[in-house]
Amino acid sequence: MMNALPLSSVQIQEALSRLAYFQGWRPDQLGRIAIGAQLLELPKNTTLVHKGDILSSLFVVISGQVRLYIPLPDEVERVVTLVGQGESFGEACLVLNEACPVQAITTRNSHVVAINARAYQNELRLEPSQMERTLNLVSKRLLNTLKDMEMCSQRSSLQRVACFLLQYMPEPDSKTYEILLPARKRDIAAKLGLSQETFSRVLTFLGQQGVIQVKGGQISVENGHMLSMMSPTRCPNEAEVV
Amino acid sequence: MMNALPLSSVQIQEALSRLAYFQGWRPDQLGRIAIGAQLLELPKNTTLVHKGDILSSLFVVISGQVRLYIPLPDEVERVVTLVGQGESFGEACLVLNEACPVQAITTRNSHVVAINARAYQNELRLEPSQMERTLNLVSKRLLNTLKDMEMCSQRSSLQRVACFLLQYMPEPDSKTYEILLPARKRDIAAKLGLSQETFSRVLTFLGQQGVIQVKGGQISVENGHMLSMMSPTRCPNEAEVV
DNA sequence: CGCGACTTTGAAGTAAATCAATGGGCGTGG
DNA sequence: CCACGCCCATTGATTTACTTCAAAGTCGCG
Repeated sequence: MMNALPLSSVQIQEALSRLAYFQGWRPDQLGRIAIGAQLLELPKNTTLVHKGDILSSLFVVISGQVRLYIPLPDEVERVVTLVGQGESFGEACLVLNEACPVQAITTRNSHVVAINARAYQNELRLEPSQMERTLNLVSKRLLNTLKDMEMCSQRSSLQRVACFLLQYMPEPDSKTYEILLPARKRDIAAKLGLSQETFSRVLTFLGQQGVIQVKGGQISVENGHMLSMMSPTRCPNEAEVV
Repeated sequence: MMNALPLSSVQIQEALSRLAYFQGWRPDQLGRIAIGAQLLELPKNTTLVHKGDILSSLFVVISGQVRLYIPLPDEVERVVTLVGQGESFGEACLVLNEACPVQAITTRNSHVVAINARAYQNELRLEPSQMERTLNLVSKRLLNTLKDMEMCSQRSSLQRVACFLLQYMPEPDSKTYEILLPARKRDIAAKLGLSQETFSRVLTFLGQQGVIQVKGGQISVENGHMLSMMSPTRCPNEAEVV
């Protein structure tokens, strides 16, 4: 099912060097990383990692997309992230050598580079600048996860969806803008902690209100201000109580 | 309201050197960190950081406790973490120089060291080993946050509470063990994404079932196995569908 | 002993999940 | 090129678990 393309480590190195993820790495570093790295060709719906696995690789998505999620009862999922082209996952687990807290599966036919965990760990230790990059990356991921948490903590489905749509606002207070949903609506819903039915209903409602316009996975926000009104992203207005 | 104790940087350094957080730091490093560091004496319910602030310090809790939370409408909170004695917060924000995604407030009279952001950042850059420690720390925090997310994604309140109680299990499959709740029940509830009423009702229910026994903030788990049954912490049982 | 903060308990209302069936888009194959 | 089938989204009807509101009860502390 999952297929390792038969590339020499030189070819892999060549491929890696073109990835944004590896910009700033020296050839000798890339060379060491490339050894034991594999370029995987994965059909849609291939499970890359099971929840609880100890990772033996770092994964970088070359093409396609990988969905990270927490499995819940009754085939229900809680989507954590959609890992797109040029993005990676697994750093935190590898650093700590801990079990992976999520399941990873391709959402479509994809190409993924699997980098040997040891090689990666060694390289980090050898090169402080990569350590720093990784710290930045993991920090970003933590902050993103907190943003998601905030989104999911909104009580009403309307607020959650508004929050979600506002994330894509290109600049503060834009009136109108376009969004191309990065995945199936059911997966977006699962990221918002909603059922796909509820998500659909909210989109319909927002459409009726003239706040957005929906054409498949293409959403155009017609009234960004209205959206902001709906999402009580609470800013600092606290009276210090004595 | 918040009070900086008038300590010399030598005294601060002395204090820092006794913290677990700074074990492994050399005296010269501590010395540099101590300059511009402050030991704060904070009454209960003192806000240390507002959501959206750019942090000018790293915070280490010496005594007491700090609650990190996302403010929601109607004075409702979503608790992210309870930072206890010897723990810290702010690393990820400082590394990225980004706005703080949470509000920080003391849950009781506390002592907190505020370490100058610049000093901290410089020290990280100077010393790869500290960079590595920080990477480990932030990674742990990311994984913890994902664990919380998993807990909160459980559909029923019963499952969420079971999940929560199971976290404190000292070793896998313990039958009985004791828990001292680290905060007010309302804050625990807010961490589970539940109202305090629901949390209370679930605890009562579990008490009636003989699964736990509750005495104030002291909970003794009588039947860990039952708890596990209730929490569908889904493990890998997936048939690869063709 | 009495006050304030926190929790518990009860009753009612509601939003979202669930169940079920229809509808639309797209690729495959005839 | 059309037709079928599959996957995904939508829509409707129903149920239920949780929030909310309100009030009483506990605990610790001055």
